[in-house]
Amino acid sequence: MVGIKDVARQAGVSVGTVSNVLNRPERVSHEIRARVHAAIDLLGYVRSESARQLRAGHSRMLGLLVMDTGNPFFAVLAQGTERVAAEAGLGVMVCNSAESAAAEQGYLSLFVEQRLRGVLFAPVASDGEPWQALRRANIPFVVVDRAVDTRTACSVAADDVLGGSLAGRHLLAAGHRRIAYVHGPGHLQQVRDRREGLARAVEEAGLGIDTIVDIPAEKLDVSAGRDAGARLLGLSPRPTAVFCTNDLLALGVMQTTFDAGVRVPDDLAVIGYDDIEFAEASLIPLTSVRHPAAEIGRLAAGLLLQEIEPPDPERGHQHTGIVLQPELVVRRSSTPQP
Amino acid sequence: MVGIKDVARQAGVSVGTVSNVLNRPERVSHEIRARVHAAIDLLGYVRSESARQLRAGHSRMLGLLVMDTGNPFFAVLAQGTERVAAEAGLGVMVCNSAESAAAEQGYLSLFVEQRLRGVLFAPVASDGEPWQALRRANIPFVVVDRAVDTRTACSVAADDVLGGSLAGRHLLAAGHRRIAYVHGPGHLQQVRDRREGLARAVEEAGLGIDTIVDIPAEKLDVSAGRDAGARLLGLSPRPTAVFCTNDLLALGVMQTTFDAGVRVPDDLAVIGYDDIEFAEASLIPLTSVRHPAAEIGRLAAGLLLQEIEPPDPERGHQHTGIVLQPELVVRRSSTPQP
DNA sequence: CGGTATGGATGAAACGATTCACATCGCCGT
DNA sequence: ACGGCGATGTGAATCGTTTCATCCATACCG
Repeated sequence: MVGIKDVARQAGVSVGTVSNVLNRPERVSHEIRARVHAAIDLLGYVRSESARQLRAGHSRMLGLLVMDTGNPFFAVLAQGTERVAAEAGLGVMVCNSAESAAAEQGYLSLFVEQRLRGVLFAPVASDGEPWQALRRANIPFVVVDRAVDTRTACSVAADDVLGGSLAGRHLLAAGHRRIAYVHGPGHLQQVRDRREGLARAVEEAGLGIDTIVDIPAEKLDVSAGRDAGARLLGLSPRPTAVFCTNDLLALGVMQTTFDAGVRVPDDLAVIGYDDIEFAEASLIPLTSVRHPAAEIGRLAAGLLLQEIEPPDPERGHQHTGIVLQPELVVRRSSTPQP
Repeated sequence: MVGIKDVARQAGVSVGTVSNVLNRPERVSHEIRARVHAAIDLLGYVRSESARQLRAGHSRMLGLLVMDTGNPFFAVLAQGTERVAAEAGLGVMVCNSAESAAAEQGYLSLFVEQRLRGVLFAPVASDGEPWQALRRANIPFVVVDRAVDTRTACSVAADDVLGGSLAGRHLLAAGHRRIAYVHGPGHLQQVRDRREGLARAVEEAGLGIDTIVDIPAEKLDVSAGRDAGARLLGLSPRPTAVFCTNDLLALGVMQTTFDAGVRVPDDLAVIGYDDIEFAEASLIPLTSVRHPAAEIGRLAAGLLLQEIEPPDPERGHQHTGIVLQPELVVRRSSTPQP
């Protein structure tokens, strides 16, 4: 494999000069610059990132650790961070913890071994300090899709409790008095917060807590939603509305109930969460709480870049917690036609 | 940052021994092994991947370059390769060429700079040799989701022409005589092959080529599908069936037409391609040609691993081209209820 | 003409691991 | 007692960059 030394020999200059041509071209005379570039083209030389990293002490990559790469919500979030990172000349390595705390730790150690420049991650576990490995290694990180104490770290999240309330108020205002909450694993903060919001809305309305019927689902995907939908159909009295922890569940629920001849929204109003593209694309467009994925990704990447190199070096870095406001997007699945 | 030297000093051994503990523990006595591990824990030592890479000459990562990370088809494919790679102790770096040949080249050079161990990629451009950079750098690669000459490289693809034919025959057997083909950008091989299959089915049936009505779409996503659906509605006479290059387009088409009161499948039969999860999850489940994403991902990763280290070193490596058979998955969107 | 900036180029040290030729030691068989 | 052997440990060389102290002309100033 051809290295910088070969280029130097070919161009008849020293290795230091070649390095300068690559990194600080303005310091090198035109003529030599041309000679070096010619040599590079001739030999097909490509810089070795690993050697650069070794010298620099860290790589030129960010890590992004999400809970489900199959969920379009995270795909969009990833695209947001990728764009910002690319502008700063950084690459992004996206990994899938698949909602497993063990996998999460595995990837975090991988990130440390790789000496990533920074990490964005959506923690699975709700307790403990999953980011300890990063802390020890002095790798800047931003918590994504979950708010944490600003003494701990930067974070970018949306207000899930508010989101739950928006959904709840909407359903209650439409007269629903028996609302199912289809939810994923309870160890996820999001799952609990959204329920909490729903409960508050119920309380605001002066209704009893038994207005809410919990329907647990194994995972946060469509097939778990279908399953939950089947269980919902068996309930009696049947809820007249259902709020789901995310859109994938909602799409699954809607499909099962639709199949069974239940009319949506007339017999059953359905609300999802995240507002992924497929929510809008459903034949009965799904009412959803918009969770600004791309923006979370962009802002988080921005905070991370700031933490990596503070614009105002003397003041150092101050952790920031950004909380975005979710927004209810009302569509057909929750609003009977006149 | 603590390095192997610090560990060696702390444990009172040489650096070589620490390296042995890490890489060939069986060569080291129990006692020393324990001392070294104690030192590692005490100091919080973490191996530097970049240093290992520099020495080894290549990284322990594979690259996966796909055309749209937002398309669940590729998300599933990626999960397939990730599993196989993980078993071999390799990580995967997933990148998004976004159907742009320029971005594709950009990522390929990135891969070369990183000295990735191997690369899987779904080429955007249909002509030329997009993999030249990899060739020059001697990085093994497998072409994914597109068949190429086995003298050139390994590849894993599905037979898109056959897939198109399956869709076509299905529609023709149901009596459709005017079939729209909603397709993405024509520079993609898949787009052309699937149409070719449809055309063959039409020919087999002894019908004229004007049985097919082309409806171009800008991209291969839902919103382009909606747009195409609107144009389809304006056609007269209106096709009675529509075949789409992928499921995202089909979902978009189906939504627009459904909205306009066109009954699917009675007034308009719809077939997609890929059979992503959302095809099955649609309220009117979408008939689709199953494109085995996970399997493509797994097999391609397998071939790549073989190319990286041939099981039978004396025989060297022989490029292999795997072509999988697609399968028609008939659902409600193409079959009127009795 | 001596002194001194200045712009360009140099080459050695350092980054942190792996590897390999070599050293050491105890033990066995003759 | 000695050569040989296996098991264990050592430390220097190496990978390909970047960086920095240094050096060399050349031009400029007084």
